[in-house]
Amino acid sequence: MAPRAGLAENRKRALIGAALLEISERGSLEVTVAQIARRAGVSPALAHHYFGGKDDLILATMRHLLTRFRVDVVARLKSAGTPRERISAILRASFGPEQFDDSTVNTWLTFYTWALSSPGAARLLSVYHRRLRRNLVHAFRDLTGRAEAERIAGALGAYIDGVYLREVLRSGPPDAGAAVAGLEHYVDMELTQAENQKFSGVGAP
Amino acid sequence: MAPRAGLAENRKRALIGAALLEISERGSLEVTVAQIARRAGVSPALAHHYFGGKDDLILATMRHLLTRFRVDVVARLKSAGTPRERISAILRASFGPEQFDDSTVNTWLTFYTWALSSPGAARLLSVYHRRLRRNLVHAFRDLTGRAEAERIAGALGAYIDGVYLREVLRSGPPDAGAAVAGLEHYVDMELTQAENQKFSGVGAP
DNA sequence: GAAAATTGATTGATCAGTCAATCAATAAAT
DNA sequence: ATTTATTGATTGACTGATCAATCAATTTTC
Repeated sequence: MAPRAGLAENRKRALIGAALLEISERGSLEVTVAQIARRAGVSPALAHHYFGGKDDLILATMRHLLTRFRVDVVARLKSAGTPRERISAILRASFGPEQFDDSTVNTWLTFYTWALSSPGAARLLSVYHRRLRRNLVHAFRDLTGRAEAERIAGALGAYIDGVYLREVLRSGPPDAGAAVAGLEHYVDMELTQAENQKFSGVGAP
Repeated sequence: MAPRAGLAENRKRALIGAALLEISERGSLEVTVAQIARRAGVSPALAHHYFGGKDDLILATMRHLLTRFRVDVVARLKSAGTPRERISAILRASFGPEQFDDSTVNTWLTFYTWALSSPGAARLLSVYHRRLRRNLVHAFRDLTGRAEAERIAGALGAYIDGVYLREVLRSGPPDAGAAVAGLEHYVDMELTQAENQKFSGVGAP
């Protein structure tokens, strides 16, 4: 390569970071490429040069959030010993300080809406859904059996997303503790019930 | 008034209906006044004449959805005898055919996102939240006591919203039965637990 | 004929995307 | 160690299109 190595990556990172800030501040994707570029300290034309178009820049921004979340989940799962701890790890990752702040939550919601009209965005969100579901099913399976694990994973995923959705309308800082407490309570109820059913002979062989 | 009475109301209704269709089809608020007006069979200028501006037209559309939902809930609550039936009535209203179709769900999500940047939209959504919460707390109170009712109403509200949110990414027609079944299951678990706690002496006097 | 309804034409502003032209860093050649 | 060639980085200026909003003029209704 001829010019400085790594410059391009730095610029891309700066543009993605700027996009993240602009989107969360405006609360919508109605941000101009010029605003994002100005914030990143470059010209609007450069954003097109690196990303091809506005949509591609925003998709890259979405991918960035998704990656950050995945890394967070994986790290927390590593230090989880039991299946029950794995469940808690996933919940704590979902509402950890990196994911559950106003800015990030707003941006997620914006992406959800965008998925209504952007196949690319829809695809990325379904990646998130599948990953979350897979992690949850895996953790629940040993505790409840396969079928129940599937059912609970679906319900818990929806519940998590719902808590996120409601956060956008709350005023004041997010209360991650309360959010996790509610979800843990739900998990405990499901597990208690699964345990009871086992003793009444409805469990797996 | 001089010209035909009720004409204005008809026009407004037609414009709101057209806005509803356009928004759900595009999956965003990036619809032009011209598109909405054409669908309603009038000129774009008339939309401004009646509503003042695009935002006001969309707010009116939102209010329309909100009213439709309220009417549905009230009707179903009337034929509910017990508190437990009241809970089911609210759930069945939330996922009844009028509320839980692709078009309506998409539109709700669009409004949620709009609330990030429109105080008017945020206000309307918080009206919905308060009403739902009030109805749920009222139904649960006799079964679980005040404090638990508040907690459960919050959790159930989030869970409901989450199911809506996930519906927008599903393909195929909405499965209201499955949605309600999951929520009823959650309610039953909470009520079972409340019952058990009563017998272990942690209930109300 | 007065009041409301309705429209066509227009305006002013906003943006995404394009392009031709420089700039700067490195590699290659001597 | 210079010089030169190469290539990515970067920009400013421009364009074509889109749209909300306005308003003066016309039609409809009573």
